[in-house]
Amino acid sequence: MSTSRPRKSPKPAYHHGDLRPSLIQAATELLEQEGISGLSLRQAARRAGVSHAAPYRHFPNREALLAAVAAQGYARLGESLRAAARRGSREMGEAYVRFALERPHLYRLMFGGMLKIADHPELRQHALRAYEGLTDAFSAVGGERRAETAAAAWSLVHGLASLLLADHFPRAASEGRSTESFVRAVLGSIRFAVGRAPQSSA
Amino acid sequence: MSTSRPRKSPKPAYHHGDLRPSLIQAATELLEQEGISGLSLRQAARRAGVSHAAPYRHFPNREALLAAVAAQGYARLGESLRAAARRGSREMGEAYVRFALERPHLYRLMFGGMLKIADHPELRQHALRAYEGLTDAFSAVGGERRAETAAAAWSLVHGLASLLLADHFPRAASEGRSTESFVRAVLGSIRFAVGRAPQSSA
DNA sequence: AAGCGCATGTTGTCAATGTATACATCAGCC
DNA sequence: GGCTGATGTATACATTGACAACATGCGCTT
Repeated sequence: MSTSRPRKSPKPAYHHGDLRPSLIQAATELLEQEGISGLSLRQAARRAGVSHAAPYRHFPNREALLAAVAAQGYARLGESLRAAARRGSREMGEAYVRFALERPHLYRLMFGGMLKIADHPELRQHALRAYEGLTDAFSAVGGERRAETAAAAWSLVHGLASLLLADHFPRAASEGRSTESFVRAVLGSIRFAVGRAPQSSA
Repeated sequence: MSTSRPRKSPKPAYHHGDLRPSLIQAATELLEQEGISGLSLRQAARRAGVSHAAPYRHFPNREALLAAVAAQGYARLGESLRAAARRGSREMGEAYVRFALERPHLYRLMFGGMLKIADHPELRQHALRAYEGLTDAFSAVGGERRAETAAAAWSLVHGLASLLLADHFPRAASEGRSTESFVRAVLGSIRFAVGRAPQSSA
């Protein structure tokens, strides 16, 4: 699992050869292990086996590296949502929350607001695409109000994921019931105004 | 508006005399002006007119100062919510979003997840109290499911505020319509499952 | 095949920051 | 009057983001 360029000789190649993706990978791992504040350019460089200034050949600053990691996160979120969408919009909501709970640090990086989305075009691109997955699933629901309905749905799942991550539902989530069932109950307590409710249970 | 202890003589008093609240105040101002990353212990100390190590007499580390600022934020949020609650739950939702949009950095500090709420008892205290404002307003709504309904309501308004702050609704919010009306439309597109819907419009 | 240019890495450096330790000052109590 | 603890200062250190000057070597041109 070496991160250096495919190269047989043990001589430490002066040029890494594949540094940009290696840095993103290293940063992603560091993010999961150390959290956002523990994710430094220099640590990522160390982990990729290059000098502390090498990353600046690929990213103008630390924020740009974070943005690349976040963009990859949006891509993965989008895939998860599209995969779950085939099983219904409720499944999609649960998949969304699950994604956040399984990768807390990544999710915080994506939505914590420390990245100004307007400053990173690729970020916006991937984020919009992930959002489209949600919008599509609500095409059938709120005719004229499709946009608002989709926004409400996204707000709901994002808010729930975010508050769960921040540990803002201490009793409710842990008092004898699993987080999963709590999520289902919360999502199930909502109806959308226009069109038939996508959820089926009471 | 000197931040030093009430003292007539121009001699620079060795002891500040009221440092802890002064630091919180300085930090709050810095937060609004520079954002979270620009809020350093040393800057806060400078602004309060003390040496850079002085804050450690009142806060064990930087995070503790941030927690104190956030706790004060929860207190203010709670007040806003309780004030708005008298005019209906819909007003409360709008007040919540307004609070976030008016103090973006403070709100990010409170809910961005960089503060582990379990590590700061006072934080948990104030946060719970703010949440109670929301819960109370939904007592009438979902009998057995009161908790879930309140959680859904909080998730909705928090998610909406958070996504708006992160600029995730670029077109929807700005395309000819005001943010306020967008917020109203989104909040209005939701019904709560049990009991009468608190909102009145279609 | 020679050599040259530019992308990519390295070394060295700087200022800012969080944090720890030892010391200074002052208020209140004996 | 002097001690003691709380509060602030001075100093020191490691880490970090960022920049500049220099090194390397891939690949293209000739």
